[in-house]
Amino acid sequence: MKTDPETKPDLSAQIAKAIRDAIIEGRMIVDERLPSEAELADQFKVSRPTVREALKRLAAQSLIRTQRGAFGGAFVRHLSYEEAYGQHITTSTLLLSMNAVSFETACEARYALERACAPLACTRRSADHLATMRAEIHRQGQPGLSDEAFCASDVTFHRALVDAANNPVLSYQLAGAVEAMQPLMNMITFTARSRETIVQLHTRIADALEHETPQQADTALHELEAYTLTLGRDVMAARTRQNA
Amino acid sequence: MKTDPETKPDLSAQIAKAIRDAIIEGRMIVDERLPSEAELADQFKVSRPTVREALKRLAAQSLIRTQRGAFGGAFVRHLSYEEAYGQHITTSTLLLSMNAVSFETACEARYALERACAPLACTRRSADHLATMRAEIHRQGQPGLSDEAFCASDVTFHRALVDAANNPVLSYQLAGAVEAMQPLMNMITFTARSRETIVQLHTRIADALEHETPQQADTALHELEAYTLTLGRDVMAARTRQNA
DNA sequence: TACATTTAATTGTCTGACAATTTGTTGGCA
DNA sequence: TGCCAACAAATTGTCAGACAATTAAATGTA
Repeated sequence: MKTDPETKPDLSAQIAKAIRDAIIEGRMIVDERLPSEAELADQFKVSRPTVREALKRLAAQSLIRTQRGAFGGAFVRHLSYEEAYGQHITTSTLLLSMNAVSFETACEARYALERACAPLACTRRSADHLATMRAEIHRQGQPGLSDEAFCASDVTFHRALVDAANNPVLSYQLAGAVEAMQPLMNMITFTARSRETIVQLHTRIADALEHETPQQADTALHELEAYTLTLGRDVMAARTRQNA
Repeated sequence: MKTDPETKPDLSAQIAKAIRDAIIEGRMIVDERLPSEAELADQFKVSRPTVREALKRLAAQSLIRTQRGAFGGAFVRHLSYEEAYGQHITTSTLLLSMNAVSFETACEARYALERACAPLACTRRSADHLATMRAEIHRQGQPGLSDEAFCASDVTFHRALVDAANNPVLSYQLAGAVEAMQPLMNMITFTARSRETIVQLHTRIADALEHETPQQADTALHELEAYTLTLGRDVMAARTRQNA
């Protein structure tokens, strides 16, 4: 592990990169212990605080974990789906908010991806997934529900749809798209009328999965996309009027 | 910005979380300057090295950037698509390799997502995207190409397909799926015979996009998935034999 | 005014120290 | 012998203070 001698960025960044590359390229395996901070400082010819900054960078990316005490130290971490989800969602959310992605674009992406899951979900959905979807549909029909709670339930419903495809890679990729859109969706006010329409479409989707009719799921998702889009446009239009 | 007084994790982690939350919840906007390290140390009642470790954590997540000199400091960073891509791909690649995702699962996810793009790509593809795809198809037909180069060209081709949908959110989500699979794909040896089959399928996909026939693109992608799967299975079978 | 110089603010790095935590070891005791 | 407590060692976590490097603003000068 060596640092490039002529590069400009911070020493701690260089060292972090050197170690990161070692992990990513498989030169260090899961649960392998890194040299102690003092040893790394010697190896890289820097002080311990600099090494520590590098290690904290890696910890922030969930690439290592540290343990105090004798025979403690930094260990290569096993990246779990849960943590990867978390990072992915954080990044996606920021990306959407900072880059002012339009509601249309986000919506289009989300439903395109969900439609990709539908055929798989039709063949693989478990009773559990169906039950979750039915339960959320029921909740969405309750009159006293706040907009936020309705939205959260919506996310749960759609995650169940995605998870029903029973493909962890798909679930991971889509978690970002669905959950990252929640802040955008939260801006929508769901009237009793619009909730009714959405519940009907959700019911059609759940039915399609239960009866294994992918074509109907596809159609319902198309309609839901179109409907969500009109709701979103109304909000945006109202907002524009307000600002003008 | 305050730290939870009763939590156990490192001070630097707590401080990083406090600042991260402020950024994610929009309490700090892009390009806003954070207090200097000395001020943060005062605010949080910790030493400067501890603050620095926290800031390095945030820098590792591309949430802030730092600038030296007078009126320098840490600034909330504008997260670009390119950086988000990079992080997403790194995480996805690690996830695939560490969790021993099967070739089948990864393949299924990848092509399901690509099929989701196809209809959009048919209506929106630019001359540029088509040209890229044709160029890569031509390259893939060259006899002297190494397996790695063939693979890289394959990735470029498929990224062009995804980008043709002209939806940055879709491109971002799929970059992980397509590029993260490259290490898995690299294990495959592409014979002249299999390359010919792939080139034919790629041609059909490009044709479908050019003629705006989404159904044909869908079919070709299904066939490509099935074919890739058989290639992958052969490799796995050979590998198993070798180990036995 | 235009340009060079100084100055102040800020991050980057180092040194050395001590606290906190965990593990292995040793010694005493039954 | 076998068990338990105290101790030693290794390692990360935190702190204080210092100096170097860098950069923008302020200042002085032609």
